[in-house]
Amino acid sequence: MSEHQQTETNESTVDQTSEKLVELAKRRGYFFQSSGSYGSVGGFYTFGPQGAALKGNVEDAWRDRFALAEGNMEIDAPTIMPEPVFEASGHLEGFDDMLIECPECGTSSRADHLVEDNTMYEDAESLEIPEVEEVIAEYELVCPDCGAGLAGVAVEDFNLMFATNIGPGDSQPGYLRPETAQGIFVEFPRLKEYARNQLPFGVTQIGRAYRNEISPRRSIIRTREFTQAELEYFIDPEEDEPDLSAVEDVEVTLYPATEQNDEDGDEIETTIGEAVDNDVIASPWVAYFLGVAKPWYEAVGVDMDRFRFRQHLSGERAHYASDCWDAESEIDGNWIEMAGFAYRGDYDLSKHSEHSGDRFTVFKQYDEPKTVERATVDPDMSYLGPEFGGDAGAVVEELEALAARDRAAFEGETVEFELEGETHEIPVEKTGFAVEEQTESGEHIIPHVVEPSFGVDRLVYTVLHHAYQEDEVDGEERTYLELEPEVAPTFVGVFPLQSDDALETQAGEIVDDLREAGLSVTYDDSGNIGRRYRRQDEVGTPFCVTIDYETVEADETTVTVRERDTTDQKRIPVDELAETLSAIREGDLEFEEL
RNA sequence: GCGCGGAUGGUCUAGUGGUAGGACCUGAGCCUUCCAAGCUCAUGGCCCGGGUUCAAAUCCCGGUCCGCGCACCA
Repeated sequence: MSEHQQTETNESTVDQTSEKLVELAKRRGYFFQSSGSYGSVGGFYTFGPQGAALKGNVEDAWRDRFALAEGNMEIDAPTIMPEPVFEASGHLEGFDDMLIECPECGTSSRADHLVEDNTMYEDAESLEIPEVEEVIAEYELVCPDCGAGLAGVAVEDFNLMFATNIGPGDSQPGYLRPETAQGIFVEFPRLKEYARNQLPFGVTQIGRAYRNEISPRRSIIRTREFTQAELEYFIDPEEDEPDLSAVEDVEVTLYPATEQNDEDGDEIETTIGEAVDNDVIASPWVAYFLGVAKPWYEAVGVDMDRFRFRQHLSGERAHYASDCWDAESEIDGNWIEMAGFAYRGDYDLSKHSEHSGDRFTVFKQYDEPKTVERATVDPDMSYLGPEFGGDAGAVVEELEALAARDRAAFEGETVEFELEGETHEIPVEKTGFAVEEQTESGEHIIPHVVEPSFGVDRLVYTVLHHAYQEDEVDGEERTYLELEPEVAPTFVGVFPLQSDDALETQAGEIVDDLREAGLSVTYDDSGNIGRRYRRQDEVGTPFCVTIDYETVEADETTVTVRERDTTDQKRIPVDELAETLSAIREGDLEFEEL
């Protein structure tokens, strides 16, 4: 967390909210640390019954908006992939740093760089860690920051990927994916077929990713296993434009890099359309997805007063991203990253293309076929074969390359070319050299990628934190979660007013009806009615239905429906109950309208 | 990974070198005609491993985990 992400807030009150939320989450089944019976390990959390349902609802909402509503394809790739995938993606090298921390001042340095800069060793990265430690001791290397001696200080290997072996033995190393994105990129050659080779198209994936964090912190904000919802949107950089008209009026709070670098800088309130016109957001594609994301975040329950988009500073951006914005929410006075929107260019597909040898391109047809002159060769193999033996194939490749780059070489009686450092000369007539007119109907291009990448766990945490409320009802303190009906894990509680066979029987029938209507229902007949309301308030259940004597005795049977936030009650006929509640769940009806 | 602080039923907590008490929760029952009411009973705990000691939940060491700061976050 860097300094510009901090804001001044009253810590004593905000800390209480977080502590209370974590306590509530444990007690009410939202989330808790895993494997507690075995002492737990850091950074692993289990979502309990409520948490799993909430997370599932958030994922469904994401799927509706970013896959279905956008016409994108969803896939589900493995979490373990073989080593070459991560060689290509750059994760293997990027993760494998040797770090040494100064015991005096705490500064971390690249141990291999330290050795290379101060000794005769030129490729320290190839040394094993004990060797590097020996060299540091031998040369009495010191901390570059404060000058303290580093001899005897342990060198740490920082690879944030979890390694494993695929199959028996260690001949096939693999890694748990550190981001879901690679599972999409590696399958691009097939995915583009499913898109009928038409750009633009998008592929989404919701799944787990794994990073062996040095220091997991702050409950589910930073864990070692977490859920991402990612969209990789593939575009033709020269032709494809987003439909900004759909999002241009969306109001956003932006915190551009220029404002962050300015001492007096501040967040700016604007619209997506204006931000693009004024070049605040460089990529219209990134702007488009910011415009889609903002109302979506609001719909699942993020408090828009504690939400912003922050541009990455130039030093903060990954090497492949030309522009990157984060969606951030404020928790305890700190801004936490909930999503990143990056323009990744052709970095990923190019890398996989190079490393795999497969084609990570899309054929782009020209409007009009082009006619081009092209120099070609069609060598006489009955001559080259006897002449060059096993090298004949290489000769053909060399002649093809030569024809493409220097057709003048073929203008004489003979042509000269080099093969493995030796110059050869053969008659041009044996090469089948010709300049022909060819028709090209298109070209293979590497699409660019726009990547909205969401952290589901951090979003769930934010939704819970922003939903946490305390108030008073009839002089009694109350805690409740103001969760949106769309994502609330339990939608309705059903209670008989008191212990009574008639009430309980009727309540049971209503539970069945509501479940049949597809609602998440909980039944509770314990203790008095007030306690049951409070219990549901605390898990964030938006509505409670109570069956009383009017329900079982009156001619027209009705129940009371109580709304969580206001505790207001209305009487609803039993036979309209399922329909009414379903309409509220779908957002087609408000409780106030009843 | 380093530094500081911490770890007692499901949750929150009191406590002492002689194996623990409360509150809430939960369950059973009574009572109860709409917001954590009352009464009775019940379930359930000293993070793990070593050491010191007649005796360790308590003291010491190590580990695990949590919080905060530093570092890290491709």
